Amino acid sequence: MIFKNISVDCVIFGFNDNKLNVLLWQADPELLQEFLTKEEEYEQIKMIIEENPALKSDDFWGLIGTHLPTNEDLNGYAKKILQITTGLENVYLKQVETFGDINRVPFSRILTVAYYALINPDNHDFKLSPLAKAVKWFEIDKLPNVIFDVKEIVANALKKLREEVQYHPIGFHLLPEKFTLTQLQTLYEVILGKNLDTRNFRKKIQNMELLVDTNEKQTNVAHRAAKLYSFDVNIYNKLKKEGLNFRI
Amino acid sequence: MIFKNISVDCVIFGFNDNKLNVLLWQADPELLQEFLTKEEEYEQIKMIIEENPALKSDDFWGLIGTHLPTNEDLNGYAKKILQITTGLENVYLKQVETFGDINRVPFSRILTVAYYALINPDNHDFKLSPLAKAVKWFEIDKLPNVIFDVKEIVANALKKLREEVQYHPIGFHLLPEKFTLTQLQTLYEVILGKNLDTRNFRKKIQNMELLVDTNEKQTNVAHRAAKLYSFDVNIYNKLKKEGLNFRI
DNA sequence: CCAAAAGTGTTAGACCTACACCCATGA
DNA sequence: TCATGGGTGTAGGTCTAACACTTTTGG
Repeated sequence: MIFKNISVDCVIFGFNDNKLNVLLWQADPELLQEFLTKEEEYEQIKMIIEENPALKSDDFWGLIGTHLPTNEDLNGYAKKILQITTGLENVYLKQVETFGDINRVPFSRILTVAYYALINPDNHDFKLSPLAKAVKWFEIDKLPNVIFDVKEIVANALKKLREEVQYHPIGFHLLPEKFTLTQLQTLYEVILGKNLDTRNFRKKIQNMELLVDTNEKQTNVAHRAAKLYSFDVNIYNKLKKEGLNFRI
Repeated sequence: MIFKNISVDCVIFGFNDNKLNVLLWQADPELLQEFLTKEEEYEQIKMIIEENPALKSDDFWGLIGTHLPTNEDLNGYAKKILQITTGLENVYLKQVETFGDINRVPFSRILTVAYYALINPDNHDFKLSPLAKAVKWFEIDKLPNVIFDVKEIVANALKKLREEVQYHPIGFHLLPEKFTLTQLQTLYEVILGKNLDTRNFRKKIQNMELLVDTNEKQTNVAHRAAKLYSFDVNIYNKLKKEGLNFRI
């Protein structure tokens, strides 16, 4: 059984090509139906889909998510959605906010509990999602046509990410395991939407003692090869708990 | 009509007697019924009450809130609950998190969208609430017996308040319109759970230029009378938007 | 040898911490 | 005149902001 009036949606952030991106999909109603309703009625969702042509259109995109099953914990189900769609466990996931205006979804009343996730796109194969007609990355400031209030949800998730990143060392989840300082700096630049001074940035990061020199370097680059770093899990956990000042 | 599976609850914080307190109530099932169900079924709520003796007990307390009506915006309804119970509009109110574990409420599946509110108890008359058998302030670390997962909700709201207060000038909502620097310092001390250095605290606050000297003083105190301050709404709004560093 | 990005140090000012005494008031 | 809490300044250390040139690599 599912709750007709509650959905769980994930704003999945990824950092590709030096841009901050969001993963959106077009769910396939028939596959969705199969996934959701082995045991029960599908009428409400069908109605929503019938009433909102955008849901069937190839021009409109939505957040990855579904209605909440009655026998699933809320947070646990958000995690499950991510596992199914990205193929990965242990993704950084955080509840953003619950959206519940009366008219946010036409022709029906649905509350959406929104989450954001940070993933490193290198590690994921999005072809995996068994429920999607299409799945695609979009630059955060070049969203396509979206259904319902997805723009607002993404905007609020981004706002939350921006706040979070200033006080907790979560940006790293968006990077590959080994990364250069320039990548890290660019990541913070796109999240915060401003340019940072390279020398000051490096000093600040290195004072945190969060980074571990892997003794490796980039290869096949047409310029001086940058050192690759990973980060220290112990210090990461400490900073995550205590907070840090990353107002840069 | 109400949603049987969604409730909206407020963790109302107040600062009295130099303590941080939470307002809890014992709802009166019959009055609640009247308030909620002019038009509709009450069966589910009745069932919940029947199945959970704590709800009728005089020993157990709950968060102020009710089920969400189908014709109310989520955030708007939280505001309305506050208006009804505190008699005041324009209370500082913020969504905390949605709680949705399967077993958080025995014998039924209810998601709770939790909010926290900051009020200045001087301004409120809690006798007003038309739905309560009893309403009472409890010190944050001396909660009574509570129903369901109220302890966890309060703990998370407090955690959020603690974070928030470090980066936004929201503490002022807990104080009377005119307050002394010592009151302000004590407020931060109880929220953050640590002692602060008076001289450094005052310097920091005064550098923000948020405070306005009212040119008034305490009266009838058996010691040097403290100056009374209020705060500057323009600077408040600016700091609220831009954030501030209040890690003290 | 050229283009492209990596990498590095210093200085001036702001901010933070730690710390101890006198002041004003009512009882 | 006493008890109580209000109110203040300084020095040393740390953090921040601004700023330009040399190094390494592949093509």
